[in-house]
Amino acid sequence: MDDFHMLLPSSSSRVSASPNFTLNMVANLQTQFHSHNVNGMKAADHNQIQHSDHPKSVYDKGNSYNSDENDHAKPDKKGGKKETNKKRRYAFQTRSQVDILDDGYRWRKYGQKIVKNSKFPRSYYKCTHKGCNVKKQIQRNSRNEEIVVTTYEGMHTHPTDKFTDSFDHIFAQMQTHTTAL
DNA sequence: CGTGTTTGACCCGCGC
DNA sequence: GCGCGGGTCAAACACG
Repeated sequence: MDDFHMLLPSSSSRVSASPNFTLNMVANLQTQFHSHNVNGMKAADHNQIQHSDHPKSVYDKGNSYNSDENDHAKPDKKGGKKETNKKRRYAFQTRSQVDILDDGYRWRKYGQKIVKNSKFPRSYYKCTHKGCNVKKQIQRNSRNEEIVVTTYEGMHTHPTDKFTDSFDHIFAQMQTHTTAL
C-alpha cells in the first residue's frame, strides 16, 4: 500500500481548539515531507506509520494526480469515465470530536459508504476548486471513536483562500513524534 | 438561485 | 462468471 498513517501529537490535534490550523498542517504536509525527505522512516507499527516503498516522489508534479509514474496507465475504455489508476494517498489520524475539519479548502461531499470493518460510514469529498481533483476520505476509527482518519489523494494546485499558517514548528514537533513511534 | 448534501444506483476490481 | 466491497455519479433535496 502506498499510504502512510500518522498519529498526530495530541497537543496539535486538538482540533476542537483550532481546527483550521491542524488541517492546514495536513494540507502542507505533502510538500513538507518531500522537502524534508523523510523516506527513511520505517513503519514500526502499522497503526502508526506506513509509507510507500517507492522513495521517489511523484506528488510534487503539481498538477492533478498523475499515475503513469510507476503504474501502467489503464487504457480507458468507453464504459468507465473515471480513471481507476492507483494514486498516492496520505492518511492522517487525528483525535477529534468532529468529522468535518476545515483545512482552508472547500470540499464538496460526493458520497458516503458503509465500510465493512467499521461501524461508522466513510465520507468522500472533492475539492471544489476548478481543475483541482484532490479528494479526501473521512472515516472514524471504529475501535477508537475519537480517532478520525482523513485520507488525502492528490495535491492542491491552488492556494488556500484563507490564511496560511507558519507550519514549521508544528512539523518539527510532529517529526520527532512520528520518528519516535 | 447558487452551492453543498443526501442517497440509491451504478461501476469496477478482485477473489472465489 | 458471479457476488461482494468499495468508489463515484447524479437527481433530488436542503439551505443561505
